[in-house]
Amino acid sequence: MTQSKVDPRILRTRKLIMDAFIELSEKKEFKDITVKDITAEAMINRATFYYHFEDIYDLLDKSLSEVLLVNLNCDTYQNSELNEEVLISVFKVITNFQRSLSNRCHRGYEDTIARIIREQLEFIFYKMLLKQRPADDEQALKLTAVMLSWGIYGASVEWRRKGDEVQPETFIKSAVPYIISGIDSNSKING
Amino acid sequence: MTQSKVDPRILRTRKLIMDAFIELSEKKEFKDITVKDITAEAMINRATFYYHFEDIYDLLDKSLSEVLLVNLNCDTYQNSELNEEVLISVFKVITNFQRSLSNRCHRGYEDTIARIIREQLEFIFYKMLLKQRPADDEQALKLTAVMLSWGIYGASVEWRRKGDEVQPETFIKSAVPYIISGIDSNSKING
DNA sequence: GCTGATTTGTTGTTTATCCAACACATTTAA
DNA sequence: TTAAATGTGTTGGATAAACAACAAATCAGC
Repeated sequence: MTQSKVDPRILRTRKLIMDAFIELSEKKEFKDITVKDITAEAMINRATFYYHFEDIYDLLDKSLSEVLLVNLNCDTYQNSELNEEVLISVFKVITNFQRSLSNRCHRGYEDTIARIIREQLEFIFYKMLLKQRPADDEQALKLTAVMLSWGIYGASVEWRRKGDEVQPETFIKSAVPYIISGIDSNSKING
Repeated sequence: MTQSKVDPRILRTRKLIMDAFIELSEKKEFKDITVKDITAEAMINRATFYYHFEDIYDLLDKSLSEVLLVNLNCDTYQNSELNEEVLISVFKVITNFQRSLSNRCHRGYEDTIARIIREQLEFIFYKMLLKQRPADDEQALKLTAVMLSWGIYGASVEWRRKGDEVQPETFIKSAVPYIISGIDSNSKING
C-alpha cells in the first residue's frame, strides 16, 4: 500500500509542518496564518516547506485529510461490513470532526473542508464495498460510494443546520435503514 | 555569548533528542533507556545521536543542565543582586527540580545530578558576584561561588533528609542571614 | 564456559534540508 | 501615488542527517 522506503526525514518534516499548522490553527484563523509562521513554529526552512507542499492550501488539504483519516481509523472500517452500525459510527466521527474544526475558525473554507470529508468518505466506502461485493461492477460500486459520501456529508450539514438539537446518533438513525436496505438486502443487482 | 551562526537543523535535532529523552524518562528509569529508544522517539537516525552527544550520559548531563538553566531563568538572576530574596528563590527552584527528578526515577545517578546542579549554581552565582563586586579578586569570587553552590545544594539534601516536613522557604530562611551577612555587609575584604 | 541477540560506537556515501539570493505580488503608511 | 515592508514562490551550492555496513561490547539463556 504505502511505500516502505521513504526517507525518515521526509516523514519527520511533514509531521513537524502539520503539527505546527494544527498548533497555529488553534490560535489564529486560517487566513492569518503565513507560510513563515508555520516554518518558524516547525523549526524548518521556508524553502523546505515548498519541497513538501504546493502552497498553504495544499497543506490545509493534506492536514485535514490526514486528521480525518486517523479519526476514521481506516483499518478498522476496511475490515468490517458496511452496515447500520458502521454508518452511524462514521456519521458520529464526521459531526465530531466538524465541531472541532468550527472551534478552530476555518470560516471561508467550508468548500475545501466539505470536499476533503467527501473524498475520504468515498475512499473508505469504496474499499468496503469492494471487499463486500467483489463480483459487482467497479463503476457501480464507485458511484454508490460517491452517493453515500454525499449523503452522509449532507446529513451532517442538515444536522448542523438544526442547531445540534438531537444527538448525531439518533439523528442519523432515522434515515439509515432506508440506505442500508438498498445495500444490504437488495443484493440481486448484478448478482 | 552564544554563536550567532549555528545551523537550525542542529538546534532542532538537539531539541528533538532532548524532548524524546524527557518523554522517555517519564515512562522508564534511566538505566532502561537505550540510545535506540531515544532516536526512535525523536524520529532521527541513531548515527545522528552520536553526532551531537558522546553517549547517553552526555545527554543526561546536557539535558539536565538545560532544564535547570531554564528553571533558574538565568537572565533574571544575572541582572539582580545576590541577596536574601534571590537565595531563597534559587533554593525553591532547586528543591522543586529535585522533586520533579525523583518522580522520574533517576536512582543511581544522584552524583551526576548533584554535580550538574552545583555547576549551574556556581555559574550563576559567579556571574552575579562579578557584577556586584567587579573590583574584587576573581579567584576569591569564584571560590565564594563554589562554596555557595555546595552550601545551597547541601541544604537541599538536608531538606530532603528531613522528609519535606517544612516549606523550602521557611527551611532555608533560618540559615540565609548568616550567609548573606558575610556577603552583603562585611564588604571590607579586599576593599 | 558458549551462542545468539541486542546495544554501542564508527565510517563513507547519498540525500534532504539549509541558506542566500532572486523576481514578483500584496499590504501599509506616509 | 509612492515607497517601504512583508509575504510568496524558486534556484544553486553548502551541509547536517540518513543509511548501510562494520567491529566490539554487553546481556540473555543454555
